[in-house]
Amino acid sequence: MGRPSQPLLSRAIIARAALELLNEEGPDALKMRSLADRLGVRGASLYHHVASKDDLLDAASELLNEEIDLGPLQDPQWRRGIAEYARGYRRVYLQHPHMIALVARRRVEADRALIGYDALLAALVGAGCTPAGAAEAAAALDYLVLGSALETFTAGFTRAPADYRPDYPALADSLESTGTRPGGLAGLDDRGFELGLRFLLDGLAAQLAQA
Amino acid sequence: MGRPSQPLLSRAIIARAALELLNEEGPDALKMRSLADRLGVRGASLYHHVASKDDLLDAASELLNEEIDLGPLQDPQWRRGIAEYARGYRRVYLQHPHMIALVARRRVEADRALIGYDALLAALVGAGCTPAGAAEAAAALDYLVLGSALETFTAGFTRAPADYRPDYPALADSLESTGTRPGGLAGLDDRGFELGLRFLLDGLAAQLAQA
DNA sequence: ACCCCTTACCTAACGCGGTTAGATTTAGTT
DNA sequence: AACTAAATCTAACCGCGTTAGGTAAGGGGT
Repeated sequence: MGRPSQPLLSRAIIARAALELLNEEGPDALKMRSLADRLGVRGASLYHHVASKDDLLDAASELLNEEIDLGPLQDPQWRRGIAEYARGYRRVYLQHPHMIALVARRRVEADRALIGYDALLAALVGAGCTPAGAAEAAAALDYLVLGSALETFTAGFTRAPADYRPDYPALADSLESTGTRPGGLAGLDDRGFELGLRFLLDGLAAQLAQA
Repeated sequence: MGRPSQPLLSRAIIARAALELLNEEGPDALKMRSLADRLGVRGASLYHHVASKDDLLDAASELLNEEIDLGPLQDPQWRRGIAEYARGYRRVYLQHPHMIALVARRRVEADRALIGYDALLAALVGAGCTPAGAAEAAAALDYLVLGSALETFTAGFTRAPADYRPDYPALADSLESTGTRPGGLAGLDDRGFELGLRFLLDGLAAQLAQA
């Protein structure tokens, strides 16, 4: 078997399949050979389109960056725009939570990622921030979004709330009481993020108002 | 060569060495054999003290958890206490930034981690939060801390600020202007975290005042 | 004091997974 | 029509996590 009449692979096709595999079977299942299987191809063939597994992760990361909707940042109401942008940003990573750990701590070189930061900073400056203040606010927002998508606070607590009571009473109280909220325990991550987002925007608004 | 007169290894010794190796040479350099080299031992010997590389990471994570100072949470001034706790928490992970990606998305079973959450929640309830409200605030705080320790916003931008200007003007403005701040570009991560922390505590204080 | 079992190291080697080399067939270009 | 480049293949290398089994030192029971 030699070259196929129709190409079977491309960098984007491979990256997309990698994201699917990652979501369905987790990071340990993301092997070059398994990925090739899923694409009906042999492992070595992937290397005609990606330089390495690391490069493959870069490609997947680029796909994710492209999914983030920058539109809200054009909203003339800066507060609403930034909130919607942050939610969309978070939503993309929540749908591919394993990617955060795989991609974090890399250089930001992808054009699309830089465009995103540029748009966010421009929106903040438009809202009245100084350029340096905008950088700080953007950093804080980034931390909140990525932290909340990475950690899924809730998922760490696997036992029934009451099981924690003997040794960790305050934790048990909080988990039990959280269970009665809309969304329940599973919604805690969302509500925690929304709380942080609201406070962040409140703080920003107050800072801008007094200036 | 058989059993040594004095034991050379222990779970804690291995975990500590793993943290050092991780810091000095990065995650890819953390190999069982390299780790053994550093300890003057052969790779297989490690398995008498840790069940697997994964278990080793758990052990290292436990060490980090123990380094987090819970003392500030006893501060009668809740705001100062929580801020100091959050800074200390972040400082620990900043000193071992690679651990975040390695350890995130695991179950929280370590006793010490549960004690930490319990203490934080108790402090928030002590400040006046409802148990469910405390959980949300704790989640938001956690996201900010881990996000800021994970991401090091700044480190992503490796080019000179001016190089970004043609395509990303707002980014270039912010980076240049940031360079003139105390701490400069390198301090942006700290200032972003402090900004988020301040706004979060402000929001919490406002919420408690009106209740 | 001796024996024996356990402990903590060793050497050797397996197997999986990322990666490379080189063959083969088709596409595109002159 | 011939030649080069491209896209897949098969085969194999090598590094790393892990396991099997050997060996010497500790330490408890008689």
